[in-house]
Amino acid sequence: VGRRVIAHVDCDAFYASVELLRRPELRGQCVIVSGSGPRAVVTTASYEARKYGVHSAMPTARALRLCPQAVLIPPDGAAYREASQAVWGLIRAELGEELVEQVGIDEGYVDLTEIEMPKAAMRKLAADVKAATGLTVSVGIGPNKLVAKIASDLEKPEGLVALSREQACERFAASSPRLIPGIGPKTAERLESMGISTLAALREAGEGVLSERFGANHGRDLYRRAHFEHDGHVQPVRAAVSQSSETTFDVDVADHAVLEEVIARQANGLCDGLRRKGTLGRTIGIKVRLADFTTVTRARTIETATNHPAVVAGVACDLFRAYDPSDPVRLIGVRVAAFTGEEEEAERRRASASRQLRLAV
DNA sequence: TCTGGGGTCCTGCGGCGG
DNA sequence: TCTGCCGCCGCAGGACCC
Repeated sequence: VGRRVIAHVDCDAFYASVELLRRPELRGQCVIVSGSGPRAVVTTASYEARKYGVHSAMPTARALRLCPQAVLIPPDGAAYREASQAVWGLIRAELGEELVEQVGIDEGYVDLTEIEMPKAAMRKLAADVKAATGLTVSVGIGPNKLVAKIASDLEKPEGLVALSREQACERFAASSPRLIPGIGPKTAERLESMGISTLAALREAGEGVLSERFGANHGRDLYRRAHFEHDGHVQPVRAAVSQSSETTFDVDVADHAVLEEVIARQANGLCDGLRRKGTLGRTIGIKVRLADFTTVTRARTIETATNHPAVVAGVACDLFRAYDPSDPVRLIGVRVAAFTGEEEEAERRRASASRQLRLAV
């Protein structure tokens, strides 16, 4: 396990930036990409809007109170996927697809270990992406994914920051543990209750104490992350694990017949996607969120993988009837997982059939 | 003022088969 | 034949990320 050089590439305010390409007259204004319903939240805010305290995941109603002059743009997933392909296609072409791992629509990692003058290479890459697509990226370079990711965030937009592990330790000693990806609100709160509110304190806590409180795996992970150690490698191809479709209603819905119609519609859309990819799933699940925000999931694994809308909708409605919530429903969703390809599934069925035969004999 | 939609991964538990 | 152990799978929930 030699020394590695990893870059994290992150598109700046991605959805908002894609919208500005189509509507350059909005440049310099507060732009918020978001649905417009009463329960919508902000997907992306332009840097101008962020100055007013608007950020992703904030309820749109609140964002508009903070920044009433903002222009609201409804999300256009197809446009963002297309822009993402342009950016990441170029990055793969320039650096070699075996060195690039895309995670999510607008970011990814590059293994620069074997590349000479990594910083210069990434400076060129950022310029090429901007020239070809009009979109800007920020880049972080470090000895592992964790440091690279934090570095890419430091000088957004259009940043390019290289950091060693030691520099990261020193620079962020007084920072909140929340700086570290993977330490979210719950973990931060637990740490706070232990008197740990900085990364230096997290390091000083020691692995033993953390493992006691968080379990061996999570504890060790927290301790290592506090030292900016991370051994995850760049994985060029990552197969999808599940696909889902969910809807939050503007007003909670109590009528189960209506909910089953929505389930059927979601199953249709999901199966369209699965068929385009030639994928089948064996596990079908539902998600139900009630008015008080309690969220329940139910799942069933069926004998034969499927991408038939009637089968998916049938199982999903079955699960819903078994759950039979008496309270109004805020969100309903359908999920398909445990994927196999079409030919794999045929093989699985042959194996299963011969097992049955042996048992029968 | 409430809290989207798309995901991933982990944990704990219970059933089951060898 | 019974029992215990172990590993795997499926399920539910939770935390987290963009």
